[in-house]
Amino acid sequence: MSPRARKSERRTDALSRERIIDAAVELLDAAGEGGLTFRVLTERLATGPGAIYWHVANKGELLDAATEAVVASALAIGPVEPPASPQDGIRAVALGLFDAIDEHPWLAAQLATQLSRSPSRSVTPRILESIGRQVSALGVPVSSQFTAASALMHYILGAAGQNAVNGRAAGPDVDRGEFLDAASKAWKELDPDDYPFTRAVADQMRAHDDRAEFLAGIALILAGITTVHPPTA
Amino acid sequence: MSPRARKSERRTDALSRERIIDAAVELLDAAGEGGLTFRVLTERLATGPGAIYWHVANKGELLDAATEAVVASALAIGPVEPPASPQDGIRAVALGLFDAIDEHPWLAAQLATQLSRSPSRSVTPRILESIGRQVSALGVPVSSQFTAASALMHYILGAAGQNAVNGRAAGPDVDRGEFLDAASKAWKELDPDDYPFTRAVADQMRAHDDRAEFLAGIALILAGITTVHPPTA
DNA sequence: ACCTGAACACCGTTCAAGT
DNA sequence: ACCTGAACACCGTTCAAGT
Repeated sequence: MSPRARKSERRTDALSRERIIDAAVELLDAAGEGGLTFRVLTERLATGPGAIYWHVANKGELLDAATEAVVASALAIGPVEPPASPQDGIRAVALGLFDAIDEHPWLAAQLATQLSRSPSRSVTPRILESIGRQVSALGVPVSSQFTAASALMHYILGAAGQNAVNGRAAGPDVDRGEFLDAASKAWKELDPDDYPFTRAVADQMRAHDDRAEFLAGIALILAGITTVHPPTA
Repeated sequence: MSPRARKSERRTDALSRERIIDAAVELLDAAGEGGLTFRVLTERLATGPGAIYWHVANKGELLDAATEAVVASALAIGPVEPPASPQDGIRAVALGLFDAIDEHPWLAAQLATQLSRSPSRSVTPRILESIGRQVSALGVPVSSQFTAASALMHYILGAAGQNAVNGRAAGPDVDRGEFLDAASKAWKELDPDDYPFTRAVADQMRAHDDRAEFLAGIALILAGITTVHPPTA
């Protein structure tokens, strides 16, 4: 019963890097990047700023750590059991990231900007690895694997990022349907001479299903990969 | 010679929304998003903050305006003469944005985050229009044009954004070659069990040419589009 | 109509001091 | 080793006042 004897018990109220990161993710989820503040973080954790700086170098590192934690858990979901096909594997990875960004919209800016800010501790290798293994299994020649995997990764980050914006468009209180209606309407009111295409697809934009559209883009790239690099089976 | 008589002359020292935006772009180019401050902006323009707020609602609007200005000029370069083929047109648009983000790295985060923040005044339609026209010329059926154009746009934004990070990685004083060397080295030191793919492509990553790699991704997507939607010629 | 500049609330970060 | 909390420099924004 001495303090030393129950070393393995959790001191639930102790501050730790992990608890700080968890709280940071919560704040980011609740109010976006602007919602993560050392003031509210200290309040939430019932400490002073100095305590946080003991565990974390600065706000940038905290954001990186939060990003890494969320991405890691997003990519850990799929690979528990091997996919039926490389294509399925790629779709699983893609949807994992898509859903993560949908749940944590602040991830979009984070991934677009901080990615590989520093070579190590970056989240890029983790994503590239998950995609690359499937690309390799697809039979793409080694010399083209980096290109193919990168293309998929860039599409995923670009698309999911875009979607995060559509999701929480102008604050959490704006309905998604209303937002798409407004956007579609705005597109239709563009100058016919300058924007013939955009006006023409305004209806498709309003009617589209995010996930399906996202997967259709993946399918397009997969078709390109297998066309340029036909399986040698 | 009365003030009214030379109404058409430029008062070069007068403040205007345009001059503010120009100065903002300069500051962003010089020091990234952190470099754009109302303090240094007022100093540069020799005014007070109130003067700027007279022309611009807030910092967000200023960032949007800067983004719009840069994107507009980037997309205006290509379409002067019609491209030899739709594929060439798509490559021109893609490279225009790629180069713009390369020149103005802060654009990456801006495009990833602010894109279509508000339906109107957004820069999305401008990009989608430029791509969509070429997709339409490619013979893609109307019902799939939005999907194809979106896929291209998402890839372009994702890839160019990633590239912006690689370009100015850890500050302007870090050499690009050094950075790639360090990243490649770090990739090779990853755990062999967890990162077989990333380790295997570390050399390709270091050796790759950004523009060529970017265009190879475009080629992959174009191949996918023409495979899924073969021209009816 | 357009600009000035002091003032406000808030931010990330530091650091001497405690335990 | 870990935490406290006052303090610092800086930020975006406002607004009464000038012209």
